[in-house]
Amino acid sequence: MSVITCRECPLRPLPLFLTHSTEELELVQSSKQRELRMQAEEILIHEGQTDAPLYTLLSGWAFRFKTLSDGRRQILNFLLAGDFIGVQQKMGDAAAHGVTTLTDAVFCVFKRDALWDLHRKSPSMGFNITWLTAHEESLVDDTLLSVGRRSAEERIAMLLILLFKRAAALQADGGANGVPFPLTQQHIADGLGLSLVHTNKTLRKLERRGLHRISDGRLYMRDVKALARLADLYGDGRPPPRPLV
Amino acid sequence: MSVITCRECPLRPLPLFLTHSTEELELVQSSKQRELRMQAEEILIHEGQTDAPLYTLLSGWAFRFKTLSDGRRQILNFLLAGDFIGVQQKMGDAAAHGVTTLTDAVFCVFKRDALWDLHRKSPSMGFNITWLTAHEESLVDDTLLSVGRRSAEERIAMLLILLFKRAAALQADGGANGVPFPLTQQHIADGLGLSLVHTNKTLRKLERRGLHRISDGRLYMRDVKALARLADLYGDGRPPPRPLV
DNA sequence: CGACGTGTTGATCTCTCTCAATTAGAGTGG
DNA sequence: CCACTCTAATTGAGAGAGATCAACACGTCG
Repeated sequence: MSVITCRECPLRPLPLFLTHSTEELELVQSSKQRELRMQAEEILIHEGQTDAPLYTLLSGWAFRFKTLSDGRRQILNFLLAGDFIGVQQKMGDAAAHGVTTLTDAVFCVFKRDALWDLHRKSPSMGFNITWLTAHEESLVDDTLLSVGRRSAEERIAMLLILLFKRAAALQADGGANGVPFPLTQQHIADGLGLSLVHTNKTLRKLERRGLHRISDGRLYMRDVKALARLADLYGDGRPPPRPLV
Repeated sequence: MSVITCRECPLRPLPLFLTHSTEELELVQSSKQRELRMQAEEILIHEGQTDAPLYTLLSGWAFRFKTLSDGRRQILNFLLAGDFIGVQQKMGDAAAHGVTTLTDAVFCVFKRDALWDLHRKSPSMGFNITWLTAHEESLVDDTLLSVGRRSAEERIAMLLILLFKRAAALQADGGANGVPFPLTQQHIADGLGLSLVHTNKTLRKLERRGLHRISDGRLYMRDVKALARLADLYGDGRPPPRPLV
């Protein structure tokens, strides 16, 4: 099987990657070590692993997570095509979180010091990396708000909306016929700080109310408005929270 | 009152800021617009505010937060001297979170496009910014693990340890005589996804057990080991979580 | 066909929330 | 100097969302 060059990278058409010159692509190309193909439910980075390289997720789904010593697991965020992996760990330091695939997936593997190389040789790519990192943080921020302050129903509504949006953005039809949804209920539970059983019950309740449907590994949105209302999701013109002065 | 130049910035002695040349400092200096002094409990950035500039926290404490429309608030993380503020918001975009001071505080205000300027003119500073951003994300990751999977006791133990470490690192005595602790119990509750009442009860329980003491706005650690055990905090030689399988 | 993973549902149990009331200190004004 | 007010901390009591325990259904797979 052939190696994909950055020039023909499937991610290029995405808005985020449009702006770079051919030279910059060559630069990225030069840091790329190889491609890595993994199956579903394989571990890409172990928690506490040192010297993990830098990755980019080319296709498939994965997630970052942390666990406590008795096995309780928290999924920090889900990774879709185009996401960066491994910027968090200071070089030479232990990874503070693990990464596991959800589906079969392809990763681009970069040298550990590609991060510095890119910054040095192309400030605009460096800037982009900062931005991507900051953006990922804002996803975690959103989840933290959910887990800390939303009820189970609200959390699930939120998760469905956000994952749907992200997945839909990667397909041509914009999600009109649903999007792939490879999470088990255990993953949802671990992503939202809920128990498996309660996740199931809540999910069924929303589904019975006709808000969404999950079947055969696909997610269909039935009533996005109702879900958004449930999640207290502003945006799309709704007013931001009123300052409580 | 005189304006502090970057050359004489109180943050320079911190490990993170040691490595930069005089020229780089001048560069930062050139992006600095002014200093901003605020009192305790003032809002630096409103949730949803557009075009907020970039800040650095020179002294004092602050926090980032998000709220739901009915007023439920989640504190995303606490900010101490040396922290960056505002990298998250895409330029020209609305701030996804608010920032409020906890104590009197001094901020350095930078031009909105200082971020790009720094990347362009000094890759090594750019790299540092990426790293700082990634590091802040890892703080949020930690909190998410707590809020999603730890019990109230465990969460509070964790918060006390982490805040103590950060605050202690900023003082000469390393926290031997306690550290300033300007949070009210409401702040702790909002940072950990707990109710005020339960936070109070849990805090008192730990205090009565002799694990810590908070008085007169200072935090004293009485039994860090016990707190660390409670929080299931590894590090300092304890083994990382065993891979399950 | 039995074993296993995932989803589903009912029945408790409990941790944490909500409601309510009290205390203590700091600040204000007469 | 003494009410009066406000905020933060504290404690008790009852309620509830979500956890835990237990079974069972269904499809896949060796």
